[in-house]
Amino acid sequence: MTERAAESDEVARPYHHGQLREALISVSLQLAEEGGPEAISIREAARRAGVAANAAYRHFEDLNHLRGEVALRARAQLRDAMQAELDARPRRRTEAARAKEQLSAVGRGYIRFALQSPNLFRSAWMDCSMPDPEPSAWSLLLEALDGCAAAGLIPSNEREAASAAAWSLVHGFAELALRGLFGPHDEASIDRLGSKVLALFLTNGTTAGPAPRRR
Amino acid sequence: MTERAAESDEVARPYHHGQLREALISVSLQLAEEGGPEAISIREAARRAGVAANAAYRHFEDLNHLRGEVALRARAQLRDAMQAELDARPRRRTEAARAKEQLSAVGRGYIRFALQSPNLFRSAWMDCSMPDPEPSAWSLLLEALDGCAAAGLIPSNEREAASAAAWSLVHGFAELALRGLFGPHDEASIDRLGSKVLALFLTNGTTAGPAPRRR
DNA sequence: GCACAATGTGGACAGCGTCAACATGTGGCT
DNA sequence: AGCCACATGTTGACGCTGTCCACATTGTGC
Repeated sequence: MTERAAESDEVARPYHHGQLREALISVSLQLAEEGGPEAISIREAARRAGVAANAAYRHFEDLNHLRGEVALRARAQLRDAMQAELDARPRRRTEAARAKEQLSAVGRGYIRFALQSPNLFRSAWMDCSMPDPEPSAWSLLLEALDGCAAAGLIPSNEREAASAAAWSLVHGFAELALRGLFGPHDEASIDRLGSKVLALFLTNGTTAGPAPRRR
Repeated sequence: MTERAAESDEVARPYHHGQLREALISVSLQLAEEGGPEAISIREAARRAGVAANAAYRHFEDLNHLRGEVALRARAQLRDAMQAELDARPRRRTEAARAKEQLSAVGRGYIRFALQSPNLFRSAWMDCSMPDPEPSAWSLLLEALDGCAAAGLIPSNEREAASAAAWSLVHGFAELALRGLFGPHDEASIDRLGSKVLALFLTNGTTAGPAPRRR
């Protein structure tokens, strides 16, 4: 069969596929998007990539390693969503207002991504053993916190705790909202609640700053 | 085989087991404890209960319903851990200090349970479709927040956001710590970080209160 | 005592992850 | 060019899983 059936209307799949690893990851990402993290399966991924199931084992040690790779992609999408929110944020005059807006935008991006792509969001935390390429979702958040610290919104001796708190707050809110534990809210009202929670954190974090201007 | 081997040294299992549903749940809880939520399996549970796999289907519609029941038990244990922390908390003089201590104890209980029984904690959130019997973990937290509101630590118009924030903070911290995302910390230092985060939240919530004494 | 409902058993099927053996295309060496 | 080693893909098998079906057994209401 060295002679390829060039006149077939099907796109002739090359001898060795060539991009199988990449194809398996992206197809698995789709699976995760459609059915959540548990929907990822070596056999189904291989099927969709048009290849025998065991071919996958030439590229991934086992299912968990494939999952890890998918988690990485999902986190990258999360990071992009956060970055988009950063890019779209209104510009503020004072350094403090700017820092707050930055932190708020990061949080908004995180929460909105979780609510708009719940399956991907859940998949993002399947396996955290692989380091994200920079800038990671966390680095965006830490950067925003750096801004707040520089603006004097966070006492420097509480930096570590403040980072952990901001991160926890945003992640926890996303998780709980996703599970519907905040009660039967529609999407818009959850978004509003999220903004309020973020505002609460930011207002409280501003004991050192000037009285916050309620816009 | 209607004649039972009564003289066998094995304890003769009765004809119909009698408590199979209960046995399956508690055995599945053990499975979850040992290997996390995914370790729960109808066949293994039935095996450990000394019964054929399909017997389980007389008591649970499918695997997910069994899982839901296990999640309920896990949440009950979480609640007990929180209650224990509440019972052990030091008594304060002023209403405000009491309210803060109560909220802090609830948060501590939550976080410590998550860190000490990670598999159970993860199992607790497998399926939130069944309502918990009162007092639930949440009701403990909401009660504590009521106390804070009554003590004037939370502006009443921010009650909903404050609840969501407290809940998110505690849950998020537990999740992230569990995944080791706060870096390579030993258990004690994570516990310290958790306390700091809680303190930060409480201090910020206490703009009306006296300066917090660092112990 | 007898029919019926509740409960437990056994066998089967498809799907899964994974292993071992084999086939095929690719690149490097002489 | 020819050849050989290696990387990659295929086939078949094994044991595990959830779940369906038909059947056996036990407890209960008349």
